[in-house]
Amino acid sequence: MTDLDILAYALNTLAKVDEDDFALSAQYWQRRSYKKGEYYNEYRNVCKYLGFIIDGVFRTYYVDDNTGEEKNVFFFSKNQVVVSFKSFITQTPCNYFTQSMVDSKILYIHIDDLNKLYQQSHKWEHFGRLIAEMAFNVSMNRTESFLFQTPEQRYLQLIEDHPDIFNTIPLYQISSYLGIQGPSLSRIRKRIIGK
Amino acid sequence: MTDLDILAYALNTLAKVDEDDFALSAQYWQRRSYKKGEYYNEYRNVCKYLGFIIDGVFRTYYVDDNTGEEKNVFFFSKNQVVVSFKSFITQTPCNYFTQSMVDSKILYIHIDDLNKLYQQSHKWEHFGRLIAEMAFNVSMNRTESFLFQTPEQRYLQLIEDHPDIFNTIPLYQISSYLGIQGPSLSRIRKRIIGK
DNA sequence: ATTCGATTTTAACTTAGGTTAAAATTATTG
DNA sequence: CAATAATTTTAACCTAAGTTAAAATCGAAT
Repeated sequence: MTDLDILAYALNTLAKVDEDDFALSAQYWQRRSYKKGEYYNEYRNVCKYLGFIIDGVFRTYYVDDNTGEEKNVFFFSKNQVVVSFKSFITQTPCNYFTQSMVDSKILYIHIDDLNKLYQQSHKWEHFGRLIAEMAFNVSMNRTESFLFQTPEQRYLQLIEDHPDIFNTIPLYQISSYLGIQGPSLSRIRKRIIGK
Repeated sequence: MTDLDILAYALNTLAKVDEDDFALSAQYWQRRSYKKGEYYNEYRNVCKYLGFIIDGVFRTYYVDDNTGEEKNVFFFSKNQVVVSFKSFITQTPCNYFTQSMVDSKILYIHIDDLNKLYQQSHKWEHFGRLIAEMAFNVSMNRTESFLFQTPEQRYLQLIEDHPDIFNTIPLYQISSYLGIQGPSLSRIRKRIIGK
């Protein structure tokens, strides 16, 4: 399967984008590779692209004004969209950095081209809605995890949801994602072993 | 101004729904009043309506399986949409209760009618996308507040964003929304006075 | 295999929220 | 206005995360 086939399949699953619909978009998709550490989008830049991860992992993080500490907001991995949702959706400057955590490969489309597709076809407008809905679900799951779960529960949940990530990225990135400090994650891990 | 005028104005501001667009929808909007404590949507029900609050306040809350404790996820107030986003968007059973916290009055539209509008008009499909985007922003702000702010900072932020709510609803509802216990909010309030 | 750097854990101490129950305050209503 | 209910604060004690720095471990590269 080519990269475009993988994408076409994913879009069909996600938004019932069929062959003809996808054909409309084929000219717009571009390919790019990221070395570990390279940025998909940076602070204060408007996110103009919607990416689809062929391979790799990205993180979106916020830099605390006071402490300079980095806090991971989202992880994105293989066969998922990578985008700075709010910035992309509203075309306003981004508060975050989105960075490749390993060597990665994506297909991406420019917002202007996506808007052309929205104009051209109801199906693509529908896709646009689904992107926003997906963004919502991702954020909502995160909100719920903070509101309903302890850090320990969030950690166990993350293992369940993304066992893959743990082989790839360092634990201090995980603790940042969980909203706790490194030593706290160590203590949690120690506690869990005893269970 | 009639209720419908208020709604038309809000939709125009939100999604550039003009007079003709709105006229398409006019037949579908219905009116309803809620006594304090009545439910907009209950746990396990699919949320089939999108509401617009003419007057009043609603809360969406989750009941903890283990403790039976209620945790407030969202507040909705005057001139805002009230809806159980995820359930409405995906038409799946809701994990939450959405309840009127004071006597309230809304206009609402059925999902089937909204879908008719999506079919009929690009502008309404656009509106559908904006609803999802708005849902995302609401949730994202909430995620960020948990990830970047202490309970004290969240409390101060809520005062700034919704000074109105504090006259209307009890503090224990606020503490639930902030993700802390009653006594903690009391301590925070005491701490703040000394500043 | 050894060294250097990165990552993870540990330790010791501090801070703040959780828990439970009682007291104080505020609202409501007969 | 008194009584009752609802809400908020306080107290006392517990638990877990924050903080800082040092130690231990792991990995990559020479």
